[in-house]
Amino acid sequence: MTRLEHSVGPGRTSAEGRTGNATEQRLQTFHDRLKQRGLKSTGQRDDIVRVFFELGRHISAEELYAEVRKINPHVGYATIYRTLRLLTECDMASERHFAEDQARYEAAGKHHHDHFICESCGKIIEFENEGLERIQQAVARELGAELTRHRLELYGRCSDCRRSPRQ
Amino acid sequence: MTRLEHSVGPGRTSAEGRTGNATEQRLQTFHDRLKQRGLKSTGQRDDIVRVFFELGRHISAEELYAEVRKINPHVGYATIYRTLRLLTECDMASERHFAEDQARYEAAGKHHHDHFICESCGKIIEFENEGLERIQQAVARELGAELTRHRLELYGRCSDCRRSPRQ
DNA sequence: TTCCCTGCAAAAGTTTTGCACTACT
DNA sequence: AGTAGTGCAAAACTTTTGCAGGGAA
Repeated sequence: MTRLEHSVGPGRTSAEGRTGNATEQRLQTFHDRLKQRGLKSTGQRDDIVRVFFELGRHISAEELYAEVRKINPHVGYATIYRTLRLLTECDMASERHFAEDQARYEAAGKHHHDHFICESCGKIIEFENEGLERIQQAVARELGAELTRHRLELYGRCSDCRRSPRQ
Repeated sequence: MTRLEHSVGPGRTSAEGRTGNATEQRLQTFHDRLKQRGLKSTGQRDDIVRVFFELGRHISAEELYAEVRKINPHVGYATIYRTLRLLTECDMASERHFAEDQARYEAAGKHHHDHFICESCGKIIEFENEGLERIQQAVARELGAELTRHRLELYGRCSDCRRSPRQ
């Protein structure tokens, strides 16, 4: 019933080495969408986008900046923010505000999912549950409202943290 | 099945006139909890807390500051934030981050509820649905996780806005 | 050649903090 | 009297913007 999709620590770093095929494909999509809008592809944008998609999910601008600087120390903070906004406008990323003050960005995937956030280790688990979606639609119907999107976050202790005694 | 609780515009202002009994009762509770912690009651805190509970829900620090200044122009921004934090620590308010960057605070109520936010007029509707709660517990169980809290926000067009053609 | 893009630094917006003074208890 | 609270201003932090120079198309 509930489909588990990923299980990734928020600070996970895996950008060393080659960029995967999936990343190059998404980069191509990004180039296409830029061209559609009469915008340009640049080295900085490519670097940022590659790192963003390679790194995994739920990254903050600060983390992305630090990672991008490792491979291109010339890139400025403003370009990080501008590129993240561009990715969001191209529907290739989405901005999330979890509990903290700063925003996190996540690569836009195929299908919708929600998040479980472990309050102990910070791990973020994505899941999908049809029953939840159905009931939300029912709630909207009862309110006479039209639903365009939603946000659901579950907080608690993940199975790993429940097993280990401390931290 | 779904219980509707309130329907309040986010910028609603109803602080003129007397403070209600419910407010005075909550103020008393606040005093008690302060005393428990060895903290003091002050005129500024009382003013802020009264306005907060009278005003209704989902207020930002900025709005609260403006409202409090109307009845006590001496109060500073810092005291607003410090008192909101105090209310939160006393479990009498909770901090929410909706779509925007700034936080909104809401009076802590008896029972749990979630929010529908109209993207057209900004209205916030609170609702409660048992089925949703049940499925969330089921999801957590499947993950082997322990659920401590959750956040669910539905976004869309409310019934009023669907009826009226523009805005 | 034309604009878009970039980096830097400064600005903007929200929230926190240091400090001298005030006022609860 | 003693200690926590307050206002102010400055700091901290995240995100945005202005501008002069650089680069993609």
